[in-house]
Amino acid sequence: MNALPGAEIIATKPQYVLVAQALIDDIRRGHYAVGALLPSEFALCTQFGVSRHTVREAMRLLIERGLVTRQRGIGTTVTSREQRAHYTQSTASVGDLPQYVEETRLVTKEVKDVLALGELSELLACPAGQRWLYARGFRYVGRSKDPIALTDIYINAAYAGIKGLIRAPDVPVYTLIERQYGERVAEVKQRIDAKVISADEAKALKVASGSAGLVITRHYYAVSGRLLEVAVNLHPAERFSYSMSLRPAPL
Amino acid sequence: MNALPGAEIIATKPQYVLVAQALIDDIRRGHYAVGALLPSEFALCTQFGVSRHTVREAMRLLIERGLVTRQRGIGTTVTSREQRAHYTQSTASVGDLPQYVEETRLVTKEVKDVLALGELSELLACPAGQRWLYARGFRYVGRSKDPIALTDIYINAAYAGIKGLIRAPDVPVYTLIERQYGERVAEVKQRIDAKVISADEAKALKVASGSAGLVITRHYYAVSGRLLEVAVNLHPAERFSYSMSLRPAPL
DNA sequence: CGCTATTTGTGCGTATGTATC
DNA sequence: GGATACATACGCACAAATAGC
Repeated sequence: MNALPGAEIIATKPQYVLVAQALIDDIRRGHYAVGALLPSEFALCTQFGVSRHTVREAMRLLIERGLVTRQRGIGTTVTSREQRAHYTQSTASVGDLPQYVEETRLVTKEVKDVLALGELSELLACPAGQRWLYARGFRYVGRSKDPIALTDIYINAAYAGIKGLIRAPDVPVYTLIERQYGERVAEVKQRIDAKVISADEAKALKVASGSAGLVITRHYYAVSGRLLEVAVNLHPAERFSYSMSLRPAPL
Repeated sequence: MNALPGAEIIATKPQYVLVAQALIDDIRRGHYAVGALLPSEFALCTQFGVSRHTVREAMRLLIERGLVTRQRGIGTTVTSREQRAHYTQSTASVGDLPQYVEETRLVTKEVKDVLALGELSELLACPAGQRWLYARGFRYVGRSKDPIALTDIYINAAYAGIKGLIRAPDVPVYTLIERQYGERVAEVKQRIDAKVISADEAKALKVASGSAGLVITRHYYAVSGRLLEVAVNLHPAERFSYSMSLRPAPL
């Protein structure tokens, strides 16, 4: 603000930012592979010559960027090398998905087993021919008769035991998996696209054919990195918008 | 996991979560008004009988939810009572907007003054008739000839001095304001919608008329809570998708 | 203008709790 | 049970930004 014109601002970064940068760099260079564990906090303390507190601050930055997940008793797992897909992305932390789900009702119309072939195997990031549990339904909010979303859910066959519970879930589907199998969701990768709603979908959603829709695709991962569930939600533009609050991040 | 069937899990929440809940509750009830300062960390320590460390952990949760912004030397300002707009929202923190902007180029086609009337005054959350600086342009990535976005930018008249710099900005527009006026961006509220691209827009963006587009609207706020800038980006669905990484949050 | 008080940011040390192996 | 690793929580000190005198 009061800097002299032309004066160079010497932005000495905090130590925890420097540590984070070094680790991010190592991950990007493949020094720590995706799925591998980072050194423990204690090890990083001695490696960088900083306190544990500083290492933990650095870890926060990696977590916020969706590069790692942590679990007590286990360690810090690298989950992404660098998520710079497509042209943009903004890593976000948090996301109280439960709140969203709690305020809406999922009504399942169909549940069956499917084989992942072609595009589907791509969506599910699995070899073609693998079996998944599939459910289609609508999501309603309050007592409204018009759904706010047409939902397709794919569940890893390893957790197909929740099949009977999907019909009328009063909790998010991923919590069914958590309860039944004790496999906790550590990370959710979400992608938002726009598309023109097809005739079939328009009819089901009770909107005009040719109108716009927001497609939100969520991949749910366990701490192990295993893909538990994929949900594809098609929201009519008139009934849905997605808002969030961002803040500037260090680093 | 090893819990006995039917055993009740006594989920004792950490103290910092309890403190955060109490504060969130106070904010929601209007005990702390939007724009007002929360008590200082030290005051909260004595109030809740916890250490400063615990208070700061609680503050992190409020920040993540976009409820407050903090500034050293000043304090903690309430920026939102509870942003439960529409049907869904997922408060997100972070968002390295700079990265996005750095990888793209904004080419401005038009810069002029406008009066906020009707819908525009609503978008800008200001009284009708107020003056704003307006710019329209295209955003390109790399050397591609097809733009990835049609951008409308509105700048608070108080910062209209950057008018000459908008033509060919090599940095995000909001950093122009930061540099020129020393007014830092503390929070960005972002909303994502889908819409069918109009004929005019389609022509400008070089896409088929009637195709889908993603509309990303960003409101930039200063620490004072003042609205600095509003940007509306229309992205063709074929050239753009928005992805992020979420993680489960406490509380 | 400099000085001081206030407030948040950074960083250290230590201890204990809890989950995993 | 014991070892390891992250989570929570206390304490302290100093730096940096701000506001007011």
